[in-house]
Amino acid sequence: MNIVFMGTSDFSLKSLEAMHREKLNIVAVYTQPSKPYGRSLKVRKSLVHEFAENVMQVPVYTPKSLRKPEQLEIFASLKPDLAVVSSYGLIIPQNILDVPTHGFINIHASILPRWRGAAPIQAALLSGDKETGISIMKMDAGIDTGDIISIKSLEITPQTNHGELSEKLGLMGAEMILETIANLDESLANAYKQPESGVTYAAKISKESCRINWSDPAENILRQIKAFSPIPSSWSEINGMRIKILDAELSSEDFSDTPGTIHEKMIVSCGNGCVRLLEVKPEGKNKMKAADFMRGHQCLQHMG
RNA sequence: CGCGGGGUAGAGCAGUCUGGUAGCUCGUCAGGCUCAUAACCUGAAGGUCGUUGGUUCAAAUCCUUCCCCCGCAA
Repeated sequence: MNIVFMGTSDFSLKSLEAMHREKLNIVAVYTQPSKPYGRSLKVRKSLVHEFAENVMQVPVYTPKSLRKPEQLEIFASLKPDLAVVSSYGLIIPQNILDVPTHGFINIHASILPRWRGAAPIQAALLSGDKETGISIMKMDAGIDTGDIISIKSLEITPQTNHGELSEKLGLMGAEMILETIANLDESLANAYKQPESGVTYAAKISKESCRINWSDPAENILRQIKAFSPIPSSWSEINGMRIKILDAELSSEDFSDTPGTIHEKMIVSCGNGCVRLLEVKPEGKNKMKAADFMRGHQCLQHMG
Protein backbone atom coordinates (compact mmCIF):
# COMPACT_ATOMS: atom_id res chain seq x y z
CA MET A 1 0.00 0.00 0.00
CA ASN A 2 1.41 3.37 -1.03
CA ILE A 3 1.19 5.94 1.75
CA VAL A 4 1.85 9.66 1.48
CA PHE A 5 2.65 11.55 4.69
CA MET A 6 1.98 15.25 5.16
CA GLY A 7 3.21 17.06 8.25
CA THR A 8 5.50 19.80 9.48
CA SER A 9 5.76 20.07 13.26
CA ASP A 10 7.65 18.03 15.86
CA PHE A 11 4.29 16.62 16.86
CA SER A 12 3.80 15.10 13.42
CA LEU A 13 7.39 13.87 13.27
CA LYS A 14 6.56 11.34 16.00
CA SER A 15 4.01 9.68 13.73
CA LEU A 16 6.29 9.73 10.73
CA GLU A 17 9.07 8.09 12.73
CA ALA A 18 6.72 5.41 13.97
CA MET A 19 5.44 4.63 10.49
CA HIS A 20 8.98 4.44 9.19
CA ARG A 21 9.95 2.14 12.03
CA GLU A 22 7.07 -0.17 11.15
CA LYS A 23 8.39 -0.25 7.60
CA LEU A 24 5.18 1.03 6.09
CA ASN A 25 5.55 1.88 2.42
CA ILE A 26 5.77 5.67 2.56
CA VAL A 27 6.28 6.82 -1.01
CA ALA A 28 6.56 10.55 -0.38
CA VAL A 29 6.52 13.19 2.36
CA TYR A 30 4.93 16.62 2.07
CA THR A 31 6.02 19.37 4.43
CA GLN A 32 5.96 23.15 4.53
CA PRO A 33 8.58 24.91 2.44
CA SER A 34 11.86 25.84 4.12
CA LYS A 35 11.89 29.37 5.42
CA PRO A 36 14.61 31.72 6.60
CA TYR A 37 15.03 30.76 10.21
CA GLY A 38 17.04 31.77 13.23
CA ARG A 39 19.58 34.49 13.90
CA SER A 40 21.42 34.45 10.62
CA LEU A 41 18.19 34.05 8.63
CA LYS A 42 19.62 30.99 6.98
CA VAL A 43 17.17 28.76 5.21
CA ARG A 44 16.59 25.68 7.28
CA LYS A 45 14.51 22.62 6.57
CA SER A 46 11.85 21.40 8.95
CA LEU A 47 12.69 18.39 11.11
CA VAL A 48 10.18 16.38 9.12
CA HIS A 49 11.99 17.38 5.95
CA GLU A 50 15.38 16.39 7.36
CA PHE A 51 14.09 13.06 8.59
CA ALA A 52 12.38 12.17 5.33
CA GLU A 53 15.38 13.14 3.27
CA ASN A 54 18.26 11.82 5.38
CA VAL A 55 16.85 8.89 7.29
CA MET A 56 14.00 7.61 5.16
CA GLN A 57 15.41 8.73 1.85
CA VAL A 58 12.06 9.31 0.22
CA PRO A 59 11.05 12.17 -2.08
CA VAL A 60 10.02 15.34 -0.24
CA TYR A 61 7.57 17.84 -1.68
CA THR A 62 7.22 21.37 -0.30
CA PRO A 63 4.55 23.18 -2.32
CA LYS A 64 3.32 26.54 -1.05
CA SER A 65 -0.19 25.56 -1.98
CA LEU A 66 -1.96 22.44 -3.16
CA ARG A 67 -4.57 24.28 -5.17
CA LYS A 68 -2.68 24.52 -8.44
CA PRO A 69 -3.50 21.92 -11.12
CA GLU A 70 0.08 20.68 -11.36
CA GLN A 71 -0.01 19.74 -7.69
CA LEU A 72 -2.89 17.40 -8.41
CA GLU A 73 -0.87 15.77 -11.19
CA ILE A 74 2.18 15.34 -8.99
CA PHE A 75 0.14 13.91 -6.16
CA ALA A 76 -1.77 11.53 -8.43
CA SER A 77 1.46 10.32 -10.01
CA LEU A 78 2.51 8.94 -6.61
CA LYS A 79 -0.42 6.52 -6.91
CA PRO A 80 -1.26 6.84 -3.22
CA ASP A 81 -3.63 4.39 -1.58
CA LEU A 82 -3.72 6.42 1.64
CA ALA A 83 -2.56 9.77 2.88
CA VAL A 84 -1.80 10.58 6.53
CA VAL A 85 -1.88 14.23 7.62
CA SER A 86 -0.66 15.62 10.93
CA SER A 87 -0.32 19.35 11.61
CA TYR A 88 0.69 20.02 8.05
CA GLY A 89 -0.45 23.62 7.83
CA LEU A 90 -1.88 23.70 4.31
CA ILE A 91 -5.48 23.33 3.21
CA ILE A 92 -6.02 20.24 1.13
CA PRO A 93 -8.52 20.79 -1.68
CA GLN A 94 -11.23 18.29 -2.52
CA ASN A 95 -9.70 17.15 -5.81
CA ILE A 96 -6.62 15.97 -3.94
CA LEU A 97 -8.64 14.47 -1.11
CA ASP A 98 -10.34 12.32 -3.76
CA VAL A 99 -7.15 10.76 -5.11
CA PRO A 100 -6.11 8.02 -2.65
CA THR A 101 -8.26 4.93 -2.82
CA HIS A 102 -8.61 4.88 0.97
CA GLY A 103 -8.76 8.63 1.34
CA PHE A 104 -7.01 10.89 3.85
CA ILE A 105 -6.58 10.30 7.56
CA ASN A 106 -5.78 13.09 10.00
CA ILE A 107 -4.14 12.98 13.42
CA HIS A 108 -5.52 15.84 15.51
CA ALA A 109 -4.42 16.76 19.03
CA SER A 110 -7.75 17.29 20.74
CA ILE A 111 -10.95 15.45 21.53
CA LEU A 112 -13.03 16.54 18.57
CA PRO A 113 -15.22 18.45 18.02
CA ARG A 114 -13.60 20.45 20.82
CA TRP A 115 -10.65 22.57 19.64
CA ARG A 116 -10.79 22.24 15.91
CA GLY A 117 -8.13 24.37 14.27
CA ALA A 118 -4.52 25.41 14.53
CA ALA A 119 -3.33 25.25 18.13
CA PRO A 120 -5.47 22.68 19.94
CA ILE A 121 -2.95 21.73 22.62
CA GLN A 122 -2.42 25.30 23.78
CA ALA A 123 -6.15 25.94 23.64
CA ALA A 124 -6.90 23.04 25.97
CA LEU A 125 -4.28 24.23 28.47
CA LEU A 126 -5.38 27.87 28.28
CA SER A 127 -9.00 27.07 28.95
CA GLY A 128 -8.09 24.89 31.93
CA ASP A 129 -9.42 21.63 30.47
CA LYS A 130 -8.98 18.61 32.72
CA GLU A 131 -8.24 16.35 29.77
CA THR A 132 -7.39 16.42 26.13
CA GLY A 133 -6.39 13.73 23.67
CA ILE A 134 -5.93 12.57 20.13
CA SER A 135 -8.58 12.16 17.47
CA ILE A 136 -7.94 10.08 14.38
CA MET A 137 -10.39 11.01 11.65
CA LYS A 138 -11.21 10.72 7.98
CA MET A 139 -10.55 14.06 6.35
CA ASP A 140 -13.12 16.06 4.45
CA ALA A 141 -12.95 19.55 3.02
CA GLY A 142 -13.86 21.26 6.30
CA ILE A 143 -11.46 22.24 9.07
CA ASP A 144 -11.21 19.18 11.31
CA THR A 145 -14.80 18.19 10.59
CA GLY A 146 -14.29 14.64 9.30
CA ASP A 147 -15.73 11.40 10.66
CA ILE A 148 -14.05 10.05 13.77
CA ILE A 149 -12.13 6.78 13.58
CA SER A 150 -10.85 6.72 17.15
CA ILE A 151 -10.26 8.93 20.15
CA LYS A 152 -8.00 8.52 23.15
CA SER A 153 -7.89 10.94 26.04
CA LEU A 154 -5.10 12.08 28.33
CA GLU A 155 -5.39 13.76 31.71
CA ILE A 156 -4.09 17.30 32.10
CA THR A 157 -2.59 17.83 35.54
CA PRO A 158 -1.92 21.28 36.97
CA GLN A 159 1.79 20.70 36.33
CA THR A 160 1.39 19.85 32.66
CA ASN A 161 3.01 22.26 30.24
CA HIS A 162 2.78 22.49 26.49
CA GLY A 163 6.12 20.85 25.76
CA GLU A 164 5.41 17.73 27.79
CA LEU A 165 1.83 17.47 26.63
CA SER A 166 2.81 17.86 23.02
CA GLU A 167 5.42 15.14 23.39
CA LYS A 168 2.99 12.72 25.01
CA LEU A 169 0.24 13.43 22.51
CA GLY A 170 2.69 13.03 19.67
CA LEU A 171 3.59 9.54 20.86
CA MET A 172 -0.04 8.73 21.44
CA GLY A 173 -0.92 9.87 17.94
CA ALA A 174 1.88 7.78 16.51
CA GLU A 175 0.60 4.69 18.27
CA MET A 176 -2.95 5.32 17.16
CA ILE A 177 -2.12 5.88 13.51
CA LEU A 178 -0.27 2.56 13.43
CA GLU A 179 -3.31 0.80 14.90
CA THR A 180 -5.58 2.53 12.43
CA ILE A 181 -3.50 1.51 9.45
CA ALA A 182 -3.11 -2.04 10.72
CA ASN A 183 -6.91 -2.41 10.70
CA LEU A 184 -7.63 0.01 7.92
CA ASP A 185 -10.77 -1.43 6.38
CA GLU A 186 -12.43 -1.90 9.73
CA SER A 187 -11.34 1.55 10.94
CA LEU A 188 -12.77 3.31 7.91
CA ALA A 189 -15.99 1.34 7.95
CA ASN A 190 -16.69 2.13 11.60
CA ALA A 191 -15.98 5.85 11.43
CA TYR A 192 -18.81 7.98 12.83
CA LYS A 193 -19.89 11.58 12.52
CA GLN A 194 -18.72 14.17 15.02
CA PRO A 195 -21.29 15.36 17.55
CA GLU A 196 -23.08 18.57 16.60
CA SER A 197 -22.60 20.08 20.03
CA GLY A 198 -19.41 21.00 21.83
CA VAL A 199 -17.68 22.50 18.80
CA THR A 200 -14.95 25.00 19.64
CA TYR A 201 -12.15 26.46 17.59
CA ALA A 202 -8.57 26.96 18.72
CA ALA A 203 -7.27 30.42 17.91
CA LYS A 204 -3.80 30.94 16.51
CA ILE A 205 -1.21 32.11 18.99
CA SER A 206 0.09 35.66 18.59
CA LYS A 207 3.22 37.15 20.14
CA GLU A 208 1.21 39.67 22.08
CA SER A 209 -1.03 37.00 23.58
CA CYS A 210 2.09 35.52 25.17
CA ARG A 211 2.69 38.67 27.17
CA ILE A 212 1.60 38.35 30.76
CA ASN A 213 -0.98 40.79 32.01
CA TRP A 214 -0.38 40.77 35.75
CA SER A 215 -3.86 42.14 36.39
CA ASP A 216 -5.32 38.81 35.33
CA PRO A 217 -6.23 36.30 38.04
CA ALA A 218 -3.31 34.13 39.17
CA GLU A 219 -4.99 30.97 37.86
CA ASN A 220 -5.26 32.36 34.35
CA ILE A 221 -1.69 33.56 34.36
CA LEU A 222 -0.50 30.15 35.47
CA ARG A 223 -2.46 28.45 32.70
CA GLN A 224 -0.96 30.84 30.20
CA ILE A 225 2.56 30.13 31.42
CA LYS A 226 1.99 26.39 31.14
CA ALA A 227 0.28 26.64 27.75
CA PHE A 228 3.20 28.50 26.18
CA SER A 229 6.08 26.73 27.91
CA PRO A 230 8.69 26.20 26.67
CA ILE A 231 7.76 27.51 23.23
CA PRO A 232 6.97 30.28 22.46
CA SER A 233 7.03 31.20 26.18
CA SER A 234 5.04 33.69 28.18
CA TRP A 235 7.00 36.82 28.89
CA SER A 236 6.99 40.02 30.84
CA GLU A 237 9.32 42.94 31.33
CA ILE A 238 11.46 43.63 34.34
CA ASN A 239 13.52 46.75 34.62
CA GLY A 240 13.26 47.36 30.88
CA MET A 241 14.44 43.85 30.06
CA ARG A 242 12.37 41.09 28.59
CA ILE A 243 12.14 37.94 30.61
CA LYS A 244 10.50 34.71 29.60
CA ILE A 245 8.71 32.76 32.27
CA LEU A 246 9.01 29.04 31.71
CA ASP A 247 7.53 27.63 34.88
CA ALA A 248 5.62 28.81 37.92
CA GLU A 249 3.18 27.61 40.55
CA LEU A 250 0.24 29.08 42.44
CA SER A 251 1.25 30.66 45.71
CA SER A 252 -0.82 30.47 48.88
CA GLU A 253 0.24 34.02 49.72
CA ASP A 254 -2.04 36.87 48.77
CA PHE A 255 -0.63 40.37 49.20
CA SER A 256 -3.48 42.17 47.42
CA ASP A 257 -1.18 44.93 46.23
CA THR A 258 -0.28 46.31 42.80
CA PRO A 259 -0.24 43.50 40.23
CA GLY A 260 3.32 42.76 39.16
CA THR A 261 4.90 43.50 42.53
CA ILE A 262 7.73 41.10 43.32
CA HIS A 263 7.92 39.71 46.82
CA GLU A 264 10.29 37.29 48.56
CA LYS A 265 10.93 33.93 46.93
CA MET A 266 9.92 35.30 43.52
CA ILE A 267 6.26 35.51 44.42
CA VAL A 268 4.52 37.99 42.13
CA SER A 269 1.18 39.63 42.82
CA CYS A 270 -1.55 39.16 40.22
CA GLY A 271 -4.99 40.68 39.85
CA ASN A 272 -6.32 37.99 42.13
CA GLY A 273 -3.87 35.89 44.12
CA CYS A 274 -0.17 35.34 43.52
CA VAL A 275 2.07 33.09 41.48
CA ARG A 276 5.55 31.98 42.41
CA LEU A 277 8.03 31.94 39.54
CA LEU A 278 10.14 28.80 39.30
CA GLU A 279 12.06 29.00 36.05
CA VAL A 280 12.84 32.03 33.92
CA LYS A 281 14.94 33.01 30.94
CA PRO A 282 16.17 36.59 30.86
CA GLU A 283 16.95 38.25 27.56
CA GLY A 284 20.42 37.21 26.41
CA LYS A 285 20.72 34.47 29.00
CA ASN A 286 20.01 30.81 29.24
CA LYS A 287 17.13 29.53 31.31
CA MET A 288 17.68 29.49 35.06
CA LYS A 289 15.85 28.92 38.30
CA ALA A 290 13.95 31.98 39.45
CA ALA A 291 15.86 31.91 42.75
CA ASP A 292 19.17 32.03 40.88
CA PHE A 293 17.97 34.97 38.83
CA MET A 294 17.08 36.89 41.97
CA ARG A 295 20.47 36.15 43.54
CA GLY A 296 22.05 38.29 40.90
CA HIS A 297 19.28 40.94 40.82
CA GLN A 298 18.43 41.76 44.40
CA CYS A 299 16.91 45.20 43.90
CA LEU A 300 14.11 44.36 41.48
CA GLN A 301 10.65 45.09 42.77
CA HIS A 302 8.19 45.14 39.92
CA MET A 303 7.48 43.51 36.59
CA GLY A 304 4.98 44.26 33.86
C1' C B 1 26.66 40.20 5.94
C1' G B 2 18.81 41.48 9.35
C1' C B 3 19.15 44.00 14.78
C1' G B 4 20.98 43.13 19.74
C1' G B 5 22.72 40.95 24.73
C1' G B 6 26.14 37.59 26.99
C1' G B 7 30.69 33.98 28.40
C1' U B 8 34.44 36.07 35.62
C1' A B 9 34.64 29.78 41.58
C1' G B 10 29.32 24.61 41.62
C1' A B 11 24.83 28.73 40.67
C1' G B 12 23.33 33.84 39.74
C1' C B 13 25.84 38.49 39.17
C1' A B 14 29.38 43.03 39.93
C1' G B 15 34.03 44.71 38.25
C1' U B 16 35.55 46.43 31.89
C1' C B 17 34.09 52.99 30.14
C1' U B 18 38.93 55.42 33.41
C1' G B 19 44.59 48.97 32.94
C1' G B 20 47.48 48.42 39.02
C1' U B 21 46.70 42.10 44.72
C1' A B 22 39.71 38.50 42.02
C1' G B 23 34.71 40.77 44.49
C1' C B 24 29.05 40.23 45.99
C1' U B 25 24.73 37.07 47.16
C1' C B 26 24.32 31.89 47.61
C1' G B 27 25.95 26.80 47.50
C1' U B 28 29.78 23.12 49.24
C1' C B 29 33.13 21.39 53.25
C1' A B 30 34.89 21.79 58.51
C1' G B 31 33.93 23.60 63.31
C1' G B 32 30.86 26.41 66.91
C1' C B 33 26.13 28.09 69.05
C1' U B 34 20.68 27.24 69.90
C1' C B 35 14.93 23.55 72.77
C1' A B 36 14.57 24.86 67.77
C1' U B 37 15.02 26.87 62.00
C1' A B 38 15.59 27.92 54.55
C1' A B 39 18.48 30.91 61.72
C1' C B 40 23.25 32.81 63.54
C1' C B 41 28.90 32.87 64.34
C1' U B 42 33.97 31.29 62.77
C1' G B 43 37.07 29.18 59.27
C1' A B 44 38.30 26.62 54.58
C1' A B 45 38.36 24.75 49.74
C1' G B 46 37.15 26.15 44.94
C1' G B 47 39.28 30.88 39.14
C1' U B 48 44.75 29.54 33.68
C1' C B 49 38.21 35.97 34.02
C1' G B 50 35.47 31.37 26.74
C1' U B 51 39.83 30.94 22.92
C1' U B 52 44.08 33.07 19.80
C1' G B 53 47.60 36.74 18.97
C1' G B 54 49.02 41.84 20.07
C1' U B 55 49.89 46.72 22.93
C1' U B 56 52.05 47.60 27.97
C1' C B 57 56.55 47.71 33.33
C1' A B 58 51.55 45.67 34.17
C1' A B 59 45.40 43.19 30.81
C1' A B 60 39.13 40.36 33.35
C1' U B 61 39.75 45.59 31.66
C1' C B 62 42.49 48.27 25.44
C1' C B 63 43.15 46.17 20.06
C1' U B 64 42.73 41.36 17.38
C1' U B 65 41.38 35.76 15.78
C1' C B 66 38.15 32.01 16.52
C1' C B 67 34.41 29.17 19.47
C1' C B 68 29.92 28.83 22.32
C1' C B 69 24.97 30.58 24.58
C1' C B 70 20.71 33.66 24.19
C1' G B 71 16.77 37.78 23.04
C1' C B 72 14.33 40.34 18.89
C1' A B 73 12.83 39.90 13.97
C1' A B 74 11.28 36.48 10.13
